[in-house]
Amino acid sequence: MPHDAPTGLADDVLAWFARSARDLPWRRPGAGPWGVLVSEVMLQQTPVARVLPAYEGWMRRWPSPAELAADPPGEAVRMWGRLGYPRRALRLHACAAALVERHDGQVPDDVPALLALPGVGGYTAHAVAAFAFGRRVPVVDTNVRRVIARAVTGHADAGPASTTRDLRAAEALLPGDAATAARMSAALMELGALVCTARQPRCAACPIMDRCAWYRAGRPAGTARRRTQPYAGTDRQVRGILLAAVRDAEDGVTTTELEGLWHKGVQRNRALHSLEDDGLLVRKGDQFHLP
DNA sequence: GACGCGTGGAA
DNA sequence: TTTCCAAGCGT
Repeated sequence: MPHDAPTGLADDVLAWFARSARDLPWRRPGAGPWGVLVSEVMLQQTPVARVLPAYEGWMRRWPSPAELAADPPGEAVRMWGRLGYPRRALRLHACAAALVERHDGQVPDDVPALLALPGVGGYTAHAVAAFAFGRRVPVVDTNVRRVIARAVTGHADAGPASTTRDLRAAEALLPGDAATAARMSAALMELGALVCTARQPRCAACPIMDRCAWYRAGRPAGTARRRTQPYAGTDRQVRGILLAAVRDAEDGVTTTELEGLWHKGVQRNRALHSLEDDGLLVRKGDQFHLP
């Protein structure tokens, strides 16, 4: 190709990715499908910086699904630490068990089989299929939705998620070659994470600034943010406090000790029951411990 | 489609 | 200080 030949959006994004991509452990060749799957679950709603050390520790302890499945689920919850949304740890453990039972301890390479696994939804199934196996499937996360909203649609922010529409829009950006398509998905996510960010997009550093519908329109403001849901004082916070106490204890924690951590009895009990319902806590006598 | 579900860093 | 938000999933 002549050096001055016109390039497409995909070429520009891929070229930018080639020089700007972060060196993340789950992107290295040796990560393997299990590593990719573990990273994707950890990255669900949790920033990369916080996932990095957790991922390393997890993979060192459980290099394969079979090794994780052989340990009690509570060990997964403990290892999860403060990543947040600890039900993900439980689901990842259940996922490992399902891999052993249904897939000979291997991560399947097709979307329907991935979707059937605990903790694996549309995003993660497509991400594993694309990044671990080079499948040509669109990978749509919040970054990709934002990049498409701006560059293609010309809006400041992505609207509500719409699976069918989002997948179709992302698919339209993918090159025909499967391996290149997978790289394109990673590149779009990286662009959203590093340049086309939610709060202060760095348009001057964007490889497709001159093609971006939103930029060309003068970066019109988006609609007002929805009210953020409160956290302090919610059951969610109480669950976090109570589970952290059990997680960080050697053995169990007595109900008396838990009373000291959250004084409102009705709410404390509601949180404890919901943690039991989720399988994150087990009650034995007057003690709570991990499953 | 709306909601519940953690945590902590940055602006 | 408060608010925003970070590679979603399951119900």
